[in-house]
Amino acid sequence: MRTRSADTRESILTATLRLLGSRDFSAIGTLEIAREAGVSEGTIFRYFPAKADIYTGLVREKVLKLVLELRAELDAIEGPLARLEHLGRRYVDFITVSRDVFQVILRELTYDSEATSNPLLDQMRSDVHMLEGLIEEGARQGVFEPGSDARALAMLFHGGLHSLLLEEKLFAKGKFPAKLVKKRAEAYRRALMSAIRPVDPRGGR
Amino acid sequence: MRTRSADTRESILTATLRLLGSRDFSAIGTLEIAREAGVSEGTIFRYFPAKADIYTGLVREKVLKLVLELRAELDAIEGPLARLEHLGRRYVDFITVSRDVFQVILRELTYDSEATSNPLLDQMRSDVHMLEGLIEEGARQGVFEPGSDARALAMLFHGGLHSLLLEEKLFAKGKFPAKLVKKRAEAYRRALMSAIRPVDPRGGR
Amino acid sequence: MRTRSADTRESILTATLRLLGSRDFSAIGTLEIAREAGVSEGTIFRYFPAKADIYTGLVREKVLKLVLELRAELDAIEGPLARLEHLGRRYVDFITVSRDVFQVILRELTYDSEATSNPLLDQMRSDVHMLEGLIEEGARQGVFEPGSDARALAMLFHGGLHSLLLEEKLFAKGKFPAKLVKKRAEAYRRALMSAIRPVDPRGGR
Amino acid sequence: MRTRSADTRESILTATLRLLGSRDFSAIGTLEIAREAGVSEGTIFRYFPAKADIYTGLVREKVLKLVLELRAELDAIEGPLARLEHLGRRYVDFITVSRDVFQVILRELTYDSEATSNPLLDQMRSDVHMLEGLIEEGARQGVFEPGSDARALAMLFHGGLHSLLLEEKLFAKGKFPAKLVKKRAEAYRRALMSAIRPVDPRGGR
DNA sequence: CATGAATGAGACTTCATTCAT
DNA sequence: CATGAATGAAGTCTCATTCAT
Repeated sequence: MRTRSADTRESILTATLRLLGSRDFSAIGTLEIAREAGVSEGTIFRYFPAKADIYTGLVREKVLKLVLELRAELDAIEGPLARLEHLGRRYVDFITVSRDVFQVILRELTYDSEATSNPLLDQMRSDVHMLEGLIEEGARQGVFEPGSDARALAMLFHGGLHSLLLEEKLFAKGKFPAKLVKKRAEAYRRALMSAIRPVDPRGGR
Repeated sequence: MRTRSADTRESILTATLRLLGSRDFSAIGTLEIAREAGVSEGTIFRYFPAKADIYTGLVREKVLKLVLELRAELDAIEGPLARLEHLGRRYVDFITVSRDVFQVILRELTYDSEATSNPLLDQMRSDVHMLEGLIEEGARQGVFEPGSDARALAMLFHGGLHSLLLEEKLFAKGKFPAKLVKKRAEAYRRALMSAIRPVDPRGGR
Repeated sequence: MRTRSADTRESILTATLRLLGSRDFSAIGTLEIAREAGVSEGTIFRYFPAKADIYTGLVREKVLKLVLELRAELDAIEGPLARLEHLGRRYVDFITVSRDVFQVILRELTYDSEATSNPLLDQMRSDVHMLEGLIEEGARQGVFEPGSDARALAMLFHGGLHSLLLEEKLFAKGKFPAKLVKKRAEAYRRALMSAIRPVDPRGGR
Repeated sequence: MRTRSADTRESILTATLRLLGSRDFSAIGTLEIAREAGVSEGTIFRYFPAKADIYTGLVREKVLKLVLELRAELDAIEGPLARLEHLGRRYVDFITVSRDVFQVILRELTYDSEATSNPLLDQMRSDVHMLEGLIEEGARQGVFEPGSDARALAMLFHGGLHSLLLEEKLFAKGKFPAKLVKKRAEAYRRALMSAIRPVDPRGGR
C-alpha cells in the first residue's frame, strides 16, 4: 500500500511532465492528467490536495532533485576544467533523458517571479556562483585565460543548453537522435570553452 | 460617432503583453486583460473575435514585427563584424524597450510546436542561417578565426540573450537599470566574440 | 421628416419579417436586423424603444392588419359559398405576397400563450366563429349538406393553409411559382369544399 | 461510483420539451433547462457537448422516434380505410400524450430549412407519399370515390392535426380533457373522410 | 481506496442598449 | 438625426473539486 500509492503519485507526476512539453500547466486539465496517468480524475485529488500541488510537487521532486544531483556530482569533481567538462557531458543527458524536466525549468524562467523565495531560482543562483568561482579559479590557476567576465561566461553555459534545445526545435522534425545530441552538445561545449580560452594543454598557440 | 480607435486595439495588445510577463497566456483571463487595458470585457471582443486572436495578433503585430525590423537593419549593414556588433547592440534595446515581447518569444520556444508552419520559427530559422553565413563569411575573409562550428555559434548568440535575461532575474530585484543592461550586454558580446576569436585588428595577440 | 421616419421604421419591420422566415425572433440579433434594413444598430433604437417592440409592432402593424383586412373583405361579401370561395382565393395571396407574415402567424400559434389577452388569438377566434356561422348558415340554406361539424370544418380551412405551406416545403426546392400555388390552392379548396359537400348547383349528384 | 444515469439525460430532454411548449429553443437558457430538469447547469454539458445538441437529441430521440413508430404501425395494417382510421385514432394520442413532441414538429415546420438533408422532413415526405398511395389505392379499390387530388388530401390529414391543436388553443383554457380530444378528433376524421367520400358501406346514398 | 457523476464558480462570448461624436 | 464604439448583464461552456457508490 505504501508502494502502490507511491507508484500512482509518480505516474501522475510524470504524466503531467509529459503534458507540460506542449502546453503551460494552466492549459492542462485535471481530466487530461488523469487520462495520461491512467487513473481517474478523483484519484488525483487523493494524492494532491489541489491541482496546483501537482506542479509544486513536480518542481520539488523532479526539477529540484535533478538540479541538486547535478550539483552534488560537480562538487565531487576536482579541478575547474574537469568540472566544466562534466557539466557539458551532463547537458546531453538533460536533453536525452530529462528533457521534460529541463523544459519545465526553461519555461519557469520566462515568468517574472514574484514569490519572495523560489527554491529553483535560489539553486540556480548558487550554481551560477559556483560556476563563476570555478572559472575564476581556473583563470588564477592559469588553466583559463584571465580577463573574461566570469559571470557572463557562467550564464552562457546555461544559455548553451537553451540554444541546443532551440536548434533541435528549429532544425529537426521531432527530436534529435541521441547521437546527434551528443555531437551538437560537443560543438557548443567547444565554442564555449573557446570563449574561456583554456590554455592549450598540448602546448602550441 | 466614436471612432474605432486603433488605440483601443493597441492598448489591449500591450496590456496583454504586460500580463504575459508574469504568467502564460492561458492563465490570463479576458476580464483581467480588459481591466489592465482600461476597457470593458465586451470591448475586447469587438477587436478580437476570440481570446486566442489576441495572442495571434500579438505575435503577428509585435513579435514578428520586431524580429523583421531587426533583420532589415542587419541586412543594411556591410561586413560580418559590423553586423554582429549591431546585433549585440540591438539586444540591449530588446531588454530595455521590448523585453515583454522578447519574453513572449522565449516562452513560445519552450513549447513543442505542432503547428505545421509557425511564422516565428520560420523567421528564426532564417535568422540563424543568416548568422551562420555571416560567421562563415567572416572566417573566409580572415576576420574571424576559422574552424568553429558556425551553427553552434549562431545559436549561442541567441542563447546569450536568454542568459542576459536570466542573469537579471537571478541577481536583480526588479529590473536592471538601462546602464547596467548595456554593460552586461557588452560583457556577453565580448565573451561570444571571443568564442569566434576575431583576429585582433590592432595586431598582436 | 415624417416620411423619412416612416420609411425607416417600415424597412426595419420588413427586414425583421424577412429574417423571421428562417429563425425565431429570439435568434435574430439587432445588428442583423440593422444590416438587413440597411441602417445602423443605433437607429433601430430611435424607432423602437426595445428589441421586443419590433416584434410587437410587427404583429400589430403587419399581422393583425392583414387579418383584419381579410375579415373586412369577407364581411362585404354576400352568401356563404361566395365567402368561402373568396377566402380560398385570398389564401393564394397569403402565400405569394404575404408569406412572411403568414409564417409569423403560424409560428406564433405553436407557442402556448400565457398572455391574458392576445389580439391575434382574439381575432382568430372571431374568424373561426364567423366561418362556423357561415357553414351553418349554408347548411340551413341548403347550399351545404347539413350534419357536419361546423367548427371542425372551419378549423380545417385554416389547417389547409398550413398544409399548403408544408407541401411547398416538402416538395419544392425554394418556393412554388405563383402559378403552381394557385393550382394547389384550388386542389385544397375543392377537397375542403367536398368535405362540406355543397349541393351541386348544376343539378345531379 | 455514481452511475451515469440514462435518467439524467432523459430528464434534460423532457425538461427541454416542456419548456419548448412556451418558447423557441433559442429563447430558452441552459440554466433554465437545468432548473427544470432538476440538475445543475454543469451537468447539462456532461450529457450534451453543446446546447444545440440538446435540440438535436430531442429531434432524433423523441420526434423522429415517434414518427417512425407511427409509420411502422401503419405499415402493419391492411387496407386503406383501416389505415386511415388508425392514423386518425393515433392523432388523439399525439395530442394527449405526445403533444410537446408534436408542438416541436409543428414549429420546426415554420422555419425555412436550409439544411440539405433534414431527417424529419425526409420522413414526412415519405409519409405523405405513403398516404397518397393509400388514397389512390382506395380509389382504385372503389373504397373511396375517385377523382380527388390525393396529395392535397394527404396533406390535409396533417393539417387536421394542426387544426385540432389550434382549436384547443383558441377555445380551451389550458388543455382539452382526453375525452374531448377524442370527440374532436373524431369530428375532424369524419370531415376529412367525407372529403375522400368513402362509399358508404351500408349501401345507400 | 478508486471511480466518475455531479457541482458551481468562473471562464469565454454574445448582444441589447447607451451615448459621444 | 444617424452612427457605431463601448458597455455589462446574461448566456454558453469549462473545469477543479466533492462525494456517493
